[in-house]
Amino acid sequence: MFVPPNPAAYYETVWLIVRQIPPGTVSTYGQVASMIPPPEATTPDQYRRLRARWVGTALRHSLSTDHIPWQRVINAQGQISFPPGSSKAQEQRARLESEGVVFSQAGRVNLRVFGWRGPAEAWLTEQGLWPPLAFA
DNA sequence: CGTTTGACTACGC
DNA sequence: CGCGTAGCCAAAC
Repeated sequence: MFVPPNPAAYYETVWLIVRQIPPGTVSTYGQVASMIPPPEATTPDQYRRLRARWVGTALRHSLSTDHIPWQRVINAQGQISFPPGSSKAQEQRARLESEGVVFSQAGRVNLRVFGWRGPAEAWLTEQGLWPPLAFA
């Protein structure tokens, strides 16, 4: 079972997963978190709540690195998590719209339509991740 | 080295 | 729907 030995490794795993998100689709912090198995046995739901913030932290650290489609990760409510009107929020929205993602008048993305289904089970297995969590 | 701050989420009203 | 709340924990201060 995959266990992040340290925060840096955890971030690497987050980036690895985020790079799998296809253009024109979006994922959520919680969904990404749910694909990274916890050391202890918790339910995917518990784990999502526990670690979603780590995903945000990992993406923040990725901004300087680039090469990572950070714009494709939004919150569970389908909204951009940067402060509305901030330059980062505008950049994220612009990037997503250029990929074909549509925002409602309220500034939300319909996850039923644009939500990423997740990576193939085989891919998760290859990465040493715990398949059951990703689809729970 | 203690305190505050987040790119979070589920839940109750 | 929107708003407040508790739980979280690495980072930043």
